[in-house]
Amino acid sequence: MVENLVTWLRERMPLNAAEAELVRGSVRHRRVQKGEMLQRAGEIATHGYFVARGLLRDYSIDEQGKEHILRFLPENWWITDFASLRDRTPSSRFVEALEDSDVLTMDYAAHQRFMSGIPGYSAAFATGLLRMSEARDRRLLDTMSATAEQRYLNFLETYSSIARRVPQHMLASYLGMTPETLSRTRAQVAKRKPARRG
Amino acid sequence: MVENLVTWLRERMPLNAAEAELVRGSVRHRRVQKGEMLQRAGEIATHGYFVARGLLRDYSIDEQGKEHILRFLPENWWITDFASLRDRTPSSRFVEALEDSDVLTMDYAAHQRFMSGIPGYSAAFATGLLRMSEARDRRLLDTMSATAEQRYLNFLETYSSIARRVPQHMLASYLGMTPETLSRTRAQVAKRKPARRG
DNA sequence: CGTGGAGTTGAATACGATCAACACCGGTGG
DNA sequence: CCACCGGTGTTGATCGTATTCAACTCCACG
Repeated sequence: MVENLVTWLRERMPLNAAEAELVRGSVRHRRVQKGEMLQRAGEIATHGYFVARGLLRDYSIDEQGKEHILRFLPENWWITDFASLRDRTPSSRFVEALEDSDVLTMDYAAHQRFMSGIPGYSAAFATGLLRMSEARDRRLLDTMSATAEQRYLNFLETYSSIARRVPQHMLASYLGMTPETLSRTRAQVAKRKPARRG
Repeated sequence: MVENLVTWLRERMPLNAAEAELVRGSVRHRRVQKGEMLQRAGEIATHGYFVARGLLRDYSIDEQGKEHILRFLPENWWITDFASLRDRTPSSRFVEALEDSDVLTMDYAAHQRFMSGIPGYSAAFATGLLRMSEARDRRLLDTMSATAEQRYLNFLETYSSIARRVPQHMLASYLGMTPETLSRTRAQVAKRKPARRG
């Protein structure tokens, strides 16, 4: 499993043997099963996670007790609450496995070792953050300007594989609508575009 | 004006004389007046901008021709479309001065010189991106879970100084509601909380 | 003056939320 | 084998928040 991460890193920066060894020595493999929590709001985050296999979700609960899913995390994605890790403040997010998954866990010290010990890591890290930031902007615009149906169709276009792996009510939560609205939206779309099976 | 930037950088990373000189030699001062555009959607971004004085807005226009303001940029904020700068792809955003402003312009090569030539720059850059990313998440949650009135009150609490500097219909655009709705919301709030003048 | 942008207010409308009932499925245990 | 259960998704009726369209006021600025 650790090799998944080494490979992922090598696609983004050169990594000599010693550096790869530093990576291998800095992460731990952890198997989690469906429904298991990796992080809870209110607790201080201890690790960042790289999803080697499986699927996680990152969500928060608002004052009215409603869940809002911020991201789904399939293979080869990171989920790290840097604010909590860095400042040792309680996290505001929950991280839960939606499928049996293999995650690689990494603490903040490891991140710092990579930042100083692996040339190219900090630049690649910055690039990753930029892309995430751009994705956030797109999602914000989408949320502000599109109707429920448009948001659903946009999601299908961009993340169709994820749409097939998550329960519908969680997709609704991600899309910022109720399960009922998503159900009705899907029915309408299906009525217009004759059903197509895969 | 350039000293504003040097000061800003020195609050985030050590900067020796030679490095400060590198900074001074890499940015250009540009005075823009209210209403002037620094960047247009469809054009390839040529520079990033640091606002030394004044106020800018960063917005995009959707398929229905509606403006959506993503951020307001007061003193000491950066606005850079890295995706456009890096990949030389057309930008999707407009940047306009809302007040007469002094901006420092910096091209991508300068950014790269700082990345490699100033130890601590890339780490500080990553930190800045992280904070931005966290702010985006908060805003997304806010947009998804709060009513128009709550979003307005949240904005006042967090950015009251900006609320006083921008026209109300632009604030509405930022908050994701129509100018009419914001007007009514304000009226309601004022009715409940007896008017307080500053 | 008078013109146009900004903001307010009103009435009608639309979209999605809410509340509720029900169908369906998979698993569990009698 | 069947009864029961919880979780998931569908469908209907009603409600509420914000949008839309429109008219009007108020200024700032020519």
